[in-house]
Amino acid sequence: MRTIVEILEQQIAAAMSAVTGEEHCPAIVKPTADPKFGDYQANGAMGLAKRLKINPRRVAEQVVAKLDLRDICESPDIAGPGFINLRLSPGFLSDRLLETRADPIRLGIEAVSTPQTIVVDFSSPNVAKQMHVGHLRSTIIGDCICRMLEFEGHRVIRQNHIGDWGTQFGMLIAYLREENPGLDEAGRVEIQDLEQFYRSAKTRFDEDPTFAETARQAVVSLQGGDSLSLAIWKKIVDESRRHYQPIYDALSVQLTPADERGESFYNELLAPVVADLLDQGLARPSDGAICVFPEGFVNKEGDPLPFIIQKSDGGFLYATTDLAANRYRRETLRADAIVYVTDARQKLHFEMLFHTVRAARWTDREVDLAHVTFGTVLGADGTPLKTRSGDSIKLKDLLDEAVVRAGEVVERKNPDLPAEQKAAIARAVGIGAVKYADYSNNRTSDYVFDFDKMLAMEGNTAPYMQYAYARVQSIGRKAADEGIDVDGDLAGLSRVHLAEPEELDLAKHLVRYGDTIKAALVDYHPNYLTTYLHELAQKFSRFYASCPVLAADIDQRPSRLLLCDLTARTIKHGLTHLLGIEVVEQM
RNA sequence: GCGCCUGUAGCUCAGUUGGAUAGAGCAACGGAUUUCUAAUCCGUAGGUCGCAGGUUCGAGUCCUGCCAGGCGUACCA
Repeated sequence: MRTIVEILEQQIAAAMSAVTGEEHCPAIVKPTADPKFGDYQANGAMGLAKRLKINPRRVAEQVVAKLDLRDICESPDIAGPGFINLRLSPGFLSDRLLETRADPIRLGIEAVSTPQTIVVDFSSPNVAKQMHVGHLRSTIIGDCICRMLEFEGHRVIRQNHIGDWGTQFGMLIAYLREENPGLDEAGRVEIQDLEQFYRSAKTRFDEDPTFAETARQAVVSLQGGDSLSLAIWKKIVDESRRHYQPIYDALSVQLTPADERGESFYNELLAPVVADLLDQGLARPSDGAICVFPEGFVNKEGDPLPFIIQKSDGGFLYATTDLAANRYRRETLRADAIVYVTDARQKLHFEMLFHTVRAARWTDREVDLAHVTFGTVLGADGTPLKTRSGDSIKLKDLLDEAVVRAGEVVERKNPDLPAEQKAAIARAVGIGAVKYADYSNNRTSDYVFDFDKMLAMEGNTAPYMQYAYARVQSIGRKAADEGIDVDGDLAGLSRVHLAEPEELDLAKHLVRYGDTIKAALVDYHPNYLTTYLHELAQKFSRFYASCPVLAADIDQRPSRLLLCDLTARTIKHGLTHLLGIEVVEQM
């Protein structure tokens, strides 16, 4: 099924064109601000009238006269300066709900007709250290973007641009060899605490000039391709992966080692990129470094701002790596679009990167480039979240604490459940709460991290959503206990009967799911999804409070069971499939 | 200095190419439980959308100026 907004948009736009003879007539259909105006409103007549300098109300009248929406709506109203108000007809609503029910996988939502290859660059931890709270947002927002795009039908290529190369590896290699003199024998090493390992190496580097020199030589030999150095480097990277892969798994983030294209991957491609940009005349030496000067960027003095691609000592920078990665993605991965999910502080870098790669013309076709930014996770004091001693908080510790806290709540609310089930609920609720809290904020703003708030049962939180889901599911269990044949009821349903306002309200919200996903995808805003899901859970709770399901009259019960079924499917799809947050059957 | 982001209820935040009387949650106050999970629901109260101009039928949204905070701005990522 095409979404309701798409159908209305297309029909009304066509009518607007027919009336005015204009080609481009956006109908601007959206849910109404207030239910008294109906279910959807089209605002396009006013803008069009303004463009043509004619009476907007008149345009709306002519458009409505031309429209035939009998299959979908009651007859449209015109209000105010030229709003077209639309109310879904009961028959249409009924059909939509039944069709949604008939497609349990996609909930009746069509995939795009022309799938694209979309590369999403996200997470990108520095492998020499444990993942910390600073990696949370890129990791989960990126994961959600991938899930939404895949659901839309696109071919998504995840790229985890891990920091697995660079000067710090000399230090780490030297330190590891010092700690494990027998390492040359290709034995397995275990780094119990990555953070401690990194710190110790750094301390040795800072305090011991001899060690520092060894470390510098290790960098040179590593970058020169020395096989022993490479072997040790690989051990460190493998060890690091052992630390961060479980975090991805705990977060239900769909990243695997196969998605890794770390900085090291591009090592051989850096020099050719610089040579190519020099050849094309896009880059030139400046103060000993090689720079591109993209148009329109100036520094403090008002001089052209350099995008430095090679240092005066010959070394490459992250600009170089990102250029090489961009080239690889367009030339080799054949990307139609590339999405970068990094914090907002890198905006300038990506603007310059995008200018440079567009000028470089490495591929004939246009590649759509997007930098999806996000704000900072703050502590209660309004500054970036840190431990009391000022260190960054390890993601593992943060998630562990969330699960422990969720476990305390479960224990308080439901002490009699089996221990294993309580633990599973605690994991789903704890991890879900952290993720949901992040998603429910506009990604562009900073937010204050607050366990109590995100784990609260009331409000726009994961527990509230999960509870709503568990309540729907309990109806199914209860039905089974009472010998009510839910599937039989639903199978016999040919017309959904919606009498109570709570039923109608819930039903009308259910049929908006596809449009919500589309809106969330426009600029990659997961909070559109959480807002929708929260409203859905609220509407369900109202329905639940005022409309008995199992005890309903036999002519009402199937329709109510259908509403329950679709609510559960939609919540589960949104939470689990698109946001990667687990639901639980009981809590 | 310049650029980017942010500024909306006591608090945390939404607000979808400019649309109707600016919404939600928390906190506060008042109510609802013989009924499918009360981890719920219903109601009340709470606003100069940072400030000042402008554009127009209409501005939280667009433009200009200003104020406050954050971030960035040549060889870290």
